[in-house]
Order: sequence, then structure tokens, then C-alpha cells
Amino acid sequence: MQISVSTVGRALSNDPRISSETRQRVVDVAQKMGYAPNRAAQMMRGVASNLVGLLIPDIRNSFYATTAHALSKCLESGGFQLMLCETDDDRQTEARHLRELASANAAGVIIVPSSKPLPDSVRILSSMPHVQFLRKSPALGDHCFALDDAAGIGLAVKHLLDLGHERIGYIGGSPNLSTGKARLQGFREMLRGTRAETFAQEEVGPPSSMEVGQQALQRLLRMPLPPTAVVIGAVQITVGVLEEIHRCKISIPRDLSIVGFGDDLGFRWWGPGLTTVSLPMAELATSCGLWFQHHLKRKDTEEGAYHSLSAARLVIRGSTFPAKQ
Amino acid sequence: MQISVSTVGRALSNDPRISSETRQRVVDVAQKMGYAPNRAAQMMRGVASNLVGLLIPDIRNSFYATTAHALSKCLESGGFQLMLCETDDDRQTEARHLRELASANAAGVIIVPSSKPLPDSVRILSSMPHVQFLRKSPALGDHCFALDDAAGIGLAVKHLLDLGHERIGYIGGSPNLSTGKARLQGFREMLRGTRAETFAQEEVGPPSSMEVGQQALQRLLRMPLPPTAVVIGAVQITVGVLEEIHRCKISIPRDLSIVGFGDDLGFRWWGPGLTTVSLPMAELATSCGLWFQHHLKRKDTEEGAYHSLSAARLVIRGSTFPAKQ
DNA sequence: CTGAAAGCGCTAACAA
DNA sequence: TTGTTAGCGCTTTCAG
Repeated sequence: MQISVSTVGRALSNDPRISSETRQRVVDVAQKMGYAPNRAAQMMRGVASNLVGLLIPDIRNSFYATTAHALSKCLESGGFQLMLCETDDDRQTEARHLRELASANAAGVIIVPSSKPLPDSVRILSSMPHVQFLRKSPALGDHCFALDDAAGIGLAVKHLLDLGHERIGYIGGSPNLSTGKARLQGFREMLRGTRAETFAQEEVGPPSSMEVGQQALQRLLRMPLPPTAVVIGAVQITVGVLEEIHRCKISIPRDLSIVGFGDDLGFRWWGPGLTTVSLPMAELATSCGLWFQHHLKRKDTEEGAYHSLSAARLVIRGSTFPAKQ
Repeated sequence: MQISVSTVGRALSNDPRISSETRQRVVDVAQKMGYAPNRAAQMMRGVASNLVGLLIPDIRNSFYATTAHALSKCLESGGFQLMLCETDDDRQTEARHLRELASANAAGVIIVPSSKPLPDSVRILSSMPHVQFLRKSPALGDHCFALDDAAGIGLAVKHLLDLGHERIGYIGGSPNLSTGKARLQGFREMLRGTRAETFAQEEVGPPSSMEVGQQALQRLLRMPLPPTAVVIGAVQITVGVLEEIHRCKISIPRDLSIVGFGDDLGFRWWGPGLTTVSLPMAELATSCGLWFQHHLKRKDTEEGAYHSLSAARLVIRGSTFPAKQ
């Protein structure tokens, strides 16, 4: 017996107006034919896609790998799929990926923004649900899940001050990123009013290159009166510094106390064990994913900005030691 | 001035029949309006999508993070986008992702298959361009980019034999994965006919858990006559073993020689430096990506199986030492 | 309860 | 060189 397209459509979408008998017939036939709805056609009718874009600088950074994993798990349970987009911290690449996502009708975007996104990127994002992750660019709206960077670095500095250090150096990401800026502020603020304030040597650069760490460390150590302790404010830079120390066989913590950033597998093994600022990345990513799905599903209006700050904690191992008097 | 849809369409797709003047005007306006083509509509007209699915067990494994990065870069240059799908080595999850990719009309799939993919997965893949990566499941066709696993482990064993070891243990992934099987074979074959053959204690388990490594190491060391050297055949298991050795403060290489698998950042720092089988993951992934794009673009017939094996090399550091006589 | 038909944004065949 | 138009497969009014 012949049946109209709309009856079929309704039967397959469980429309209550269809008699259960008809529905059963339709479902059976569909099953037998191996019918699968055409997503492209559905999307043309306005059905939202289940693609969520994740824009991060580099998946090889353990930080972001953890993030991608947690988000993937979390979004999968809500029926979403993750598009992995590596920006390399490059504005053009970022914009290219965003255009691509807009074309693909992505349901939304989770983004670690570059330092100053192109106007094009801003425009695209403004017409698309999105959250910022870790970094926050003022142009990109108010939803953001980030770390309490200033407080995290503050913990590190406090620890070193308590150990009696008075010449403390800082190596971190450039302050035109929100993270780099906050961490540098955290460094300065914790030092304010202490005897260590006058020294406070600072080195900054792109946060995703190991070289920055290696070179900055060398510069610090070549100073006439070098620091007795160094605080690091970025994961990749930490790796660079550790490499350099290992390569130059600098004795830690005898010659230098070090506080790293992030807690990669392997930081525990490194030398005497790395004292480090440990970050709850998996938890942060999961809560971001959960919130974002909630946000996507109830596609109502702005409902106000949401800004979440997660606390870091200090893990003390062997790389920090009381300053020599 | 008014212009017809087809003129616009042609201008945007660089149709040679459009005057360069008109084209320029169209492009300018499109640019200004922030026009982005609607992929769903294009796909309905039969244009292939630019989605490539990447199915891997877990992105946090540095192995796969490197792979994802290299592939992402490589595919991006060909205009493709990467869908990240974590299978967790679970057949159901694998099948779910594949269904998702099929209904999203993915252009193709790069897959690290689980040990025995479901019939459903096989069916979906059979109607979709795909390559297997690292592992090879016979049901999934003949295109595969993998490592020469047997030879890699062979190098490790050879090194230990040369150092005079006669009680060599092996800890690796389960042999119902092609990789686990090949590595175990590599271990056995290199041992064949040597004085170490009679010992050859083997421990296998799921390759993606650190616990396997920890427990297997404990079992080996609790033997009445424990091994003097251990070869490891999986990255995550290597991490587990390293953790365990670090935790139990086993002295390396005095009490035990160790050869790891893969060359994570940090393996260099570990204890006396880890002697390890280093794998050209970035190169392997890139060549896989390049070949796959080529394959996708000329969508002609089968053109025969393509199977690539990449060689591993041994990096000798401080964790291996001559056997005590 | 079911059917007819409009139209989502695009491409391509056909017309001018 | 440019315009007109038919559909791709689906959802969703609006009519029975």
C-alpha cells in the first residue's frame, strides 16, 4: 500500500498523530531497507547539527590533550561530536577554522582564543553559541571557563618567599594573552611589599614553545646576581626549562629552586621531583562541557554572562628548597 | 545592481565563464557580508563533505596526540577537517562513532581499530574510504599505515642479548591486537635459539592502561628467579612500569635493565634516562594523511591494497647495562 | 489520522 | 557572458 512522504516522516519522528499500526509498518520497512536519515537535508531544514568545534593551540600540549579527552567524553554522552581544530595560536588559522565551522553549521564552539582574534572571527562567533576556555578575549563575549591564574602563581611565589628566597625570577607566556597577563600580575602582587620585590626579574614570550623557556633560563642565570628561585607560568615553557636544566646539568634544588606550571606525567620523575602548580584541567573541561551542552539545549536568550574560575593548588616536591642565607 | 544567483555561484566557484570584473564585485560583497557557503546545501547537491573521522583509543596517549596533530596539519592543507573520535578500545563506542560519521557523510575515516570490530562497523567502513592506522584488522580492508612492530621489539631484545642478558621478560599489549601480536612475535623470534629462550617470561594485557605495567612488573620481580632485563611493548604500559619503578625505588640499571616503547618527553629525564624503542609517529601520520588525501581526491576504483611499514629505531640511554656474570 | 505542497541554499542543465 | 529554473531529502505548515 502507498503512503505519503509526510506520513513516513511523521512515523519516523514519533509524531503522536500517527496510528501505532501505520507507524509500525513504516518503521519495519525503514528497518528492512536500512534507511538512514540524511543529515544534510535535515540540517537544511534547520535541525541543529551535532558538531561542536574545539579550537586549541596544539593538541600535543598535555593540557589540551586532557581537555580534548574530557570534552569528547562529556559531549559524546549528549550526542555531540568534536571537531578538532588546531590554531597554532595564529589568527588566520583561527579564522579559517571558524569559517569552516560556520559552513558546517556547527552547533557551537569551545575556543582557547588567540591573543587578538580577527574581526572576522569575532563576527562569526557572535552568531554562534560559544564559550571561551582558559583564555578570555574581551571581544568574544562573556562565557568563559578559566583557571585562577593569578592565585595559582601566587601560591608558587608565596612558597618561595616562605623558604626565604629574595631573588625570584619569573618565566611565562606573553602578557597580551589573558593568561600570561594574569599570571604575571599574580607574580607581582604576591611580591609587593616584600624584600624580594626589587629583584623580580621577568621573562616572557610565546607560551607554546619550549625554546622560550630554554633561552629565558639562560638569560636569568647569566645575570651578575642570578635568581635563587624561578617560577614558571606556562606548561610548554616548563618543559623547556626542565630540558635545559637537564641538559646543562644544573643541580636542583642546590643551585636553584624551581616551581613549574601544570602537572604532566613525568614532572614527578624529573630530577628531585618538580614542585609545581597543579591544575584541575579534566574537571575544568568537564564542567565546561556540561555547562555548554545545557546552554546549547535550552537555546533561549542570553541569560547573562557565565564566568567560572577554577583554583589551582601547589604540589611540593624536591625542586624547591630554603634559600641559602 | 542586481545579479542572479547563478552568477554569484559561478563567481564564487571561479567559473571561467564569469568576467573578472563581475567576479571581483561578487567576491568583495561576499567578503563584506561575511558570506559562508552552506555545507549542508552543497552536500545535498552531491558535493563531498570535507570531514575526515579519526578514530583512536585515547587522545591523552602521546602517541595519538602526535598522530592527531600531524594529521590535522596535513589534512588542513588539503581543505579537510578532522573529527576526533575516541573509542576507548570499545567496540560499541567504535561502532557508534562510525554510524555518526556515516550520517554526517564523512569523506573518509582514519582508524586505529579495536581488536575485533563489530559487523556493523565493518559494514559502514566498507562503504566509505578508510585507512587503518598502526593496527590492522583483517576485516577492514587492505589499506594500512603501521609500524614494523616485530622489528622494533627485535632491536630491543637484540640490544639486551648483546649485553649478555639471559633472563629477559616482556610486558606488552594483548596479542589479539595486531600490534600486540607482532611485538610478541618479535620478542620470541629474536630470542629463538639463544640461551635466553628458555626463560622468556611474557606478560600481556590491555595496552592502554598503566596498571597493567605496574602489576606485570610486580609479578615478574616476585618470581623465584626474576628477569635481569625487561622489554616493554606499549607506550602506556611503559609509563606504568616507570611509575612503579620510581615508586618502589628500584635501582636502574643495577637491579634491572629496562627498554621502553615510544619516546615520550620525559623518558629522557626518567632515572638514568630510558633506553627505548623510538617511533616515527609524526612521519607515519603525515605520510598516511598525504596518501589518504590523494586517495580521496582521485575517487577511482580500488587500485590495489596499500600497506606501509615504518621502521623504529633504538635509542640507548642509561636504563640498560651489561648483565652481571 | 493522513496527504499535498512549500521551501531550506545550493548546483547545473538549459535558455538567452 | 549572464539569467532561469529544477530539484537534492527532509520538515512543516495547511488542507482534507
